[in-house]
Amino acid sequence: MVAKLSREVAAVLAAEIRELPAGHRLDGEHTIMKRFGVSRSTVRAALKELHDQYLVRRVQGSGTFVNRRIDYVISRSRRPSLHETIASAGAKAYTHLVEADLRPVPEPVADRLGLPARSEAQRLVRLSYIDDEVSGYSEEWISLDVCDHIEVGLRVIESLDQVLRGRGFDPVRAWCRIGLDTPPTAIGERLGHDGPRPTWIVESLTRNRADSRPLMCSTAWTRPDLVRMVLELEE
Amino acid sequence: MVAKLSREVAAVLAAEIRELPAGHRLDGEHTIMKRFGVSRSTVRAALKELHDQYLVRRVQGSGTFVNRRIDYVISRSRRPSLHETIASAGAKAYTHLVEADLRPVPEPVADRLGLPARSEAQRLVRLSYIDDEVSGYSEEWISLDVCDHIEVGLRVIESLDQVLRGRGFDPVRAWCRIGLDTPPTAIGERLGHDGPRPTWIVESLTRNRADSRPLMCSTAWTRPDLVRMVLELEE
DNA sequence: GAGCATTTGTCCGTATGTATT
DNA sequence: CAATACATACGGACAAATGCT
Repeated sequence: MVAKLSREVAAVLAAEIRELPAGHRLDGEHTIMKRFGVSRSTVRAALKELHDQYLVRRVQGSGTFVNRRIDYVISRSRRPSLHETIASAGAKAYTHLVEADLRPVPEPVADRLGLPARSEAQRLVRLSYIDDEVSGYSEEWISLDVCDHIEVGLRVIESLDQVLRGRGFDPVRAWCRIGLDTPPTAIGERLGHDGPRPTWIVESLTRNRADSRPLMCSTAWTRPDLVRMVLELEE
Repeated sequence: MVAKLSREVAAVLAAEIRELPAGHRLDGEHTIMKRFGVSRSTVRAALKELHDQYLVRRVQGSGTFVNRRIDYVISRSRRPSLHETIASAGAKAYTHLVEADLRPVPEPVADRLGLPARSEAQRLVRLSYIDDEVSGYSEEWISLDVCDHIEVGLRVIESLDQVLRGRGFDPVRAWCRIGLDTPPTAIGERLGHDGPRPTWIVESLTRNRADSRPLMCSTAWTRPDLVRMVLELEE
């Protein structure tokens, strides 16, 4: 064997994909088989490779489609929320409120929000969508001092950032930690993963610009095949 | 089909792996086949899954081994270089100087280092190793004002941070950008990837603490299966 | 160095399941 | 319901790397 067949097929397809618009449907496995004169398993190995590189999205019963990630830069100075970033990239962005309740804050959250241990705060669980595809799962904690029944505004406005702004705050990112980990299976399933896969995790604390008051503490899991995250530590 | 066979096998093996020490050799594919009563392709699918989760490392002709990633936290306040982080995690860390020369700086580097366009600077290309495994590829630019023939010290000390320190500087991370991308094929090959795979890329600028003088500008590619990066944006 | 057994890597063909259209 | 397309699983063959004799 001179070269790996499946890689050769993958390389040719990858080059073609670069010239195609996002969402374009590729040929079926059977067509690619005949085109390159290889077996179906080889074609599938090639497509798996492209999938691992986030170049294609595959849907059973439907086909294989060109995938494009959305760039999302996190830094202290950049204001836009992920929601706004998606929208300005020309994709459909919305969130779905899964849970909203009052409950005792876990210890690390209490520390960050500056709340006494075992006190209660508002907790929101939301799913983010990009073009009707689940892209993220987030849990957000907001102290009662800041505002209550924040979920009411959320059902209309979608972006927490905007809701807070509407209530007279100027939220800025005070602390943030980003990594790539495998989420708990419960969350992985919500994200549409058919198995544990490396996923972006962003923990962050938002403060009010004027008085440095803690506004919100959140943990967000985001699919790396849909979002290309960049974290910038500025001078 | 009630459940995905390969996932079931993967789940059982993953649980066992958590109890095993790093580097431990797993059973061969044939043994696992017999144990679960499944075909080899199913076993291989399961092991591929574990590999995608960075849980195992597979070596042709040798076996499948338990893999552990090294945690590396990047933030402004944390001083340790990756080299020191690896060493303090109990692994063998060293670098290999691949190239060292003087050449005109590319424009973005000149901007960051505060050098006039088309001026010359020292350029180092190094490969990092963790336990004799290639873990990273980096290109570093150091202006001639700071010091010359830095490669001489490097052959002995390994860590650029330490070399600069030995010359009276106190290097601090001034600017940094981290992302996950597929490296150019030339670099991917150096990293031992058999194909394009998502890889950490860290661009950074180091300054001297006392006078804020730019010391070094670097671009580093790091294998995510060996290093679990976390970037922290501090308050 | 040569030879051999072991182990993983690649590829093929086939059959069947499952989701979409 | 039928056709299409991707998903999973089986078994077999050979290639390539490793480790040991």
